[in-house]
Amino acid sequence: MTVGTHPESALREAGLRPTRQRLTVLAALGDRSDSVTAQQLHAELRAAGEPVGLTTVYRTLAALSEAGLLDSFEREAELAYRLCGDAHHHHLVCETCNRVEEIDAAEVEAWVEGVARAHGFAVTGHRADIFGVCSACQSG
Amino acid sequence: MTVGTHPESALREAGLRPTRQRLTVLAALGDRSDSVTAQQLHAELRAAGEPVGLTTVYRTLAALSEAGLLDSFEREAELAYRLCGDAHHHHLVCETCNRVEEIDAAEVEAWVEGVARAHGFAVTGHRADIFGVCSACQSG
DNA sequence: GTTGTTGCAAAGAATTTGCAACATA
DNA sequence: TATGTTGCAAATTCTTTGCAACAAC
Repeated sequence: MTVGTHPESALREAGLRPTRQRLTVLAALGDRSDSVTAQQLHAELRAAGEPVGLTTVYRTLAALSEAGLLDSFEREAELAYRLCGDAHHHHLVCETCNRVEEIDAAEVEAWVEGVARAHGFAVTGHRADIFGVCSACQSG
Repeated sequence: MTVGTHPESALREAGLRPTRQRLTVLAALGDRSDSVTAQQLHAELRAAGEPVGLTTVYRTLAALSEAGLLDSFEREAELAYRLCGDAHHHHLVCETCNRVEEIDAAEVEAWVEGVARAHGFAVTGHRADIFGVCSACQSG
């Protein structure tokens, strides 16, 4: 089940009440394939006439991320978020349009395990992202 | 040639004057194997009786990073830096002591190229880091 | 009714900028 | 001397918190 199809249930399962603001944020995230920061999203919701407070956007993104409904990663020292599926994955990020493609990375998972074992590390997480310019932006 | 052995030359080659402050910053970075933020480093230099302004620490870290002498990555929405060698590499970061080990990652480079090509991306960069708890911190 | 949520205003923290004094070449 | 660098103070920006009104259960 993806977040997009049953946003209310997804919130409920996360122990979060499905308020207007949270549904608005989820809907906005579902409409886009790029990532956004709290500031960006708040400005856009404002512009679209959706009354949601900045504080609420911050708290909502943090809560949804905590619940595993969002992916978060960092862009110039700001946190950016986007909806994510269930499986663990990695990102291909266009630096021009901020669009994010999820990529499967079985190879990377294997690499992570091997390296960590070799160094005696107990793995708690990893990150593997590729940055570049997507084909559309190269043309434009 | 590593930065550690000839800090002055390294600065000069980067088009930066080897000032006392910059040498102090480089020396401090050379003394440690973990990563630091501008705020941290400034506090430590202060405590050590080295008079370097916070603004200068920010500007110096940014300049050195820009020049490729430092690696930068993000820790809880703050930029952290550390000296880096010449080759491209990846990190194994201990979340307890912040120590960073550089790891070779030929596999990852190959993976990056393959994925990017498949998606029509022009690669500008990538990042692959592993987080965990090092063996020393597991014992302690 | 009880408890979680919202949003304003204020506080806090990180970072950047203006600019005059200073150091390096 | 000419130009790059420093550092203070002030301004900016991002984020969090206190708290009273409000919505969901």
